[in-house]
Amino acid sequence: MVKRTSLAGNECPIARALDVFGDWWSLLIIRDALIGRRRFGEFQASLGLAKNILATRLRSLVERGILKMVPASDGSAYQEYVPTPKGHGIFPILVALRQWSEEFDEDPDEIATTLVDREKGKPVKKLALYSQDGRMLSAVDTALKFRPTAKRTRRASA
Amino acid sequence: MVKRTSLAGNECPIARALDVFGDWWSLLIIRDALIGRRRFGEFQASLGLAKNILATRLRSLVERGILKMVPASDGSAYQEYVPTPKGHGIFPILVALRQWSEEFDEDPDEIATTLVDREKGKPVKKLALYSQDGRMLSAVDTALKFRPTAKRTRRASA
DNA sequence: CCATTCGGTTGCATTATTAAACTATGTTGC
DNA sequence: GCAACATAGTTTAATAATGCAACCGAATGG
Repeated sequence: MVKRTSLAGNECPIARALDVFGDWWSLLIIRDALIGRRRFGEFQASLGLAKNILATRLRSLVERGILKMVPASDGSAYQEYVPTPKGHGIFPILVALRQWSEEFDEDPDEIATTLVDREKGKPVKKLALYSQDGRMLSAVDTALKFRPTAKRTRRASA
Repeated sequence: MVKRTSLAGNECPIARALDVFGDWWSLLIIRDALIGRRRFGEFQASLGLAKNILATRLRSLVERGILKMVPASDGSAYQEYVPTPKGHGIFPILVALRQWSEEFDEDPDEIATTLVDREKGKPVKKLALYSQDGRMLSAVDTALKFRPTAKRTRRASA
């Protein structure tokens, strides 16, 4: 009854996303999945989290359509966890998180990797937000507009 | 000793960002702060979280340089929490989360708001990743390159 | 076969979250 | 100036989530 308050059904799309993968480990599991890790043991070794936690997270991510289970690619009887299109859609979020650390981290020397374009090997550009007519937008150039069609549910939120 | 494993000192910039605001509430507090909410009571009313949790989160976000406390703008003796530049830098992450929900949510009708450019009132474009020479990149067009200068710390991670 | 790896589950201790009550200032109406 | 209320928290106690280690069955490897 006093369980962690769910963000599902919230009107804010940010809260809705966090409801799916806003916990301590899910995004890191998704990160691993997007760079090609797919076996239970791979995730566990890479992340160093408890196996029961990993099991519940993987189950949740499969339930919510971020990952899917497929027969192992090496012909063994085991299963693999691979990202769905919905899972691949999380890539820009990971890029945004990465770029924030690259720009604002106190100890950038501790960051081990750079995201580069595979073809040229050069660092990618910063993600940027544009208007439909091509102007680059910062936060103050934007506003939130209420959608008239939205069926209200719980909290106003944003 | 068995406390939640810290992600600080991790080599992965994504993990480092999550160490700062990767919990259940911080990003929502930051979202609120970026749309102009600044008083303790405003956050509490908007988010509906327990006041002790809000207090610890605000303290943490101030410590980590995401928010800063300033005298209240209305001349009262109270304080306000306002985003620092480091806090404003989180905006693209929120946009990425929003756009993911807009694209993949099962119940998009429950989403109350759209992000528009203030000048024209039109929805913003999708965040996109570009190479330095202007090619649009998807996840498979990118790679992770190890930075030779990085001083290794703990886990390989990514 | 037999030992080992893989992919979990179970039980227990610790930590985090929650709601509610309480407190200390600050503000407002009179 | 003072009672009443608002603000911004802290404290307390209950419940839920997390972490760790031990276990377990199926799959694999030799």
